[in-house]
Amino acid sequence: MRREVATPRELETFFARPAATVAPQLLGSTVGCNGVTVRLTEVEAYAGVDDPASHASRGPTPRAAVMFGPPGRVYVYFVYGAHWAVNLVCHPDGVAGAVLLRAGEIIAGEASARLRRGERPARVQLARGPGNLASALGVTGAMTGSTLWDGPLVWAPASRPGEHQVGPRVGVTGGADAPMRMWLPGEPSVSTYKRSKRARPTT
DNA sequence: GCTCCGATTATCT
DNA sequence: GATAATCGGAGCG
Repeated sequence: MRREVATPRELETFFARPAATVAPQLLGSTVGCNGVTVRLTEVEAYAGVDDPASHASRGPTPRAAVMFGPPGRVYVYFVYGAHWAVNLVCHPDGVAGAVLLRAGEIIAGEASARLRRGERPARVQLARGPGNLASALGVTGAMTGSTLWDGPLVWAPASRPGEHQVGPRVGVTGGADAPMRMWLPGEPSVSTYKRSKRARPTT
């Protein structure tokens, strides 16, 4: 009988690799929190100090410190005065990097998700976009630094690898050209946003 | 259908 | 004081 749940050590090893390597392997994996489970359909890799779009690019400020710590932790931040965004910390301890969870499909706990997202959104919209995904899962900044095995956020690997597509990043004002955004083709829960008009190439 | 714009606050300079 | 890894609604064609 194959073991179903990876050990903490296995999980930490899994995340102790470059964000760009881990990111595509997160597609199809699941994240659970507050009674809601989501299957990830879109993610985006953020490297460390050399990535102008990463919060780590300005060094280990208080906010970004978690990204410099051990892998397999959660990094949650607040943007645009309105939304939370969830990241999973990658790279070995001491090297910054993370993967932003951009979108997912609700596979369990839709009722719980609607307590926070409301009855209005269509099912595929409940966790479409980073802010909505965090809202559906009830993630808040207080969860920053917690591990993916002790919760409150719990992660489980994909049952099998899937095809994925790669494209430019969304919504960033620097390094937007980097093909660091990855998603599962044909998934209606993938965010449809165009690149920000304020975006500019890396140079 | 597509494009534009305001909301609202933690974080950094 | 300025900025931001967003969202949803308004306006236009």
